[in-house]
Amino acid sequence: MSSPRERILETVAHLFHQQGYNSTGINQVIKEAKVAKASFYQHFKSKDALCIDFLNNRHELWFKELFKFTSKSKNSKDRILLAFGFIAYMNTKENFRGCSFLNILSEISKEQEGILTVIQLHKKELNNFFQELIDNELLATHIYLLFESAIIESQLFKSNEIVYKSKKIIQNLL
Amino acid sequence: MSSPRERILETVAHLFHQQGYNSTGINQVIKEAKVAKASFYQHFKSKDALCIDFLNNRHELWFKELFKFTSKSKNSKDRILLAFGFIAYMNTKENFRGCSFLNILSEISKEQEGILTVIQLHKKELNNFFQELIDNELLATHIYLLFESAIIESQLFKSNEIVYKSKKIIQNLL
DNA sequence: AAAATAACGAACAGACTTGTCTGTTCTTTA
DNA sequence: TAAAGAACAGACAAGTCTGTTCGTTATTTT
Repeated sequence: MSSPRERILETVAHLFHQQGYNSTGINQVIKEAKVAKASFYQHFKSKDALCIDFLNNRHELWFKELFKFTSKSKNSKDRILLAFGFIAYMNTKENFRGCSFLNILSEISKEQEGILTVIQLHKKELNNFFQELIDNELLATHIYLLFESAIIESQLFKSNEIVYKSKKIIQNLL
Repeated sequence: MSSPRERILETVAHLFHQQGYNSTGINQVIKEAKVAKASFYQHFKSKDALCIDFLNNRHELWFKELFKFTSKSKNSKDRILLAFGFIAYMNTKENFRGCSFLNILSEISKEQEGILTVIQLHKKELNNFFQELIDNELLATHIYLLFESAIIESQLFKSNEIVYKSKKIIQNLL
């Protein structure tokens, strides 16, 4: 079996995303991860510290999957459209829970600066992803913004319909 | 002085938006509203019921302000651009806390269906706002999506920069 | 003015929160 | 084989949460 630290991170990968950050207590985490509380606090100095590790983890995994998903084509335009297919894929895979980063953004206060920074970094890199595919700063940002709203609107209406509509919009744009 | 019910709704109008729903406790609400807890539960059967009343309240107020803000012009294109100016105006007025509806969407669970319904209604009406300004279903949805992401991205980066960028994007679109 | 209603403060219930601490058991390294 | 390190279970602290129930005081309405 994996180490306590790994078990905790695997557990919160699921719980934080599905239930939200504030709605997931430490007690539930350690129970499902089968880790003693003392062990938990040996590996993470606080719940917020765990949150940062969780987000960094998800950041890497998410982009790895995005790259895998979009490299089915070599064409830039198709890669962009595949990125939107990735949203639909993740939505059905993860029950339309949307973006962990944006969800946690809604939950944190001004004091939780460390968490905010990780979220900003993630989204900057996502913007960068589109900038590297499109040789037009404003158009790339445009696509990025549509990408963001496609995630949120499908979370709101628990349907991939708006994702396909976004794809259509972008096909007309490119 | 206003009635307990009004005082509670005025208080949460501020607290729910600034601190978030789950981070705002009933005790803080009744303390700041100067209302006894027993009185609170005479007017609202639960915190979730209060949340629904809060959202309905905000929905009306928000649209009233949006209409006021956008009716400075009679021209449809200018009204759309003014709507984006409204985002910037609200951001500075409300400390870049974003959209209460989307923030609460991130906080609720599957069981809180009543709340979800109010959020969906609000966004459907926002989409409708653009549909009535633009005689092109897909383009109106396009603008709506950019509107949504403009709110979120400015909340994320605590800046109106992206709002102005969105305005520029839309000027090219219309 | 009397009766009914509404709001008050405050205590209480019971479950939850994060984080600390104690002491035991297991596993690895020397 | 002995010692060190890691993980264990679980109690505890101090505070939070939502919601209920007191008995008392104001404010209406009849």
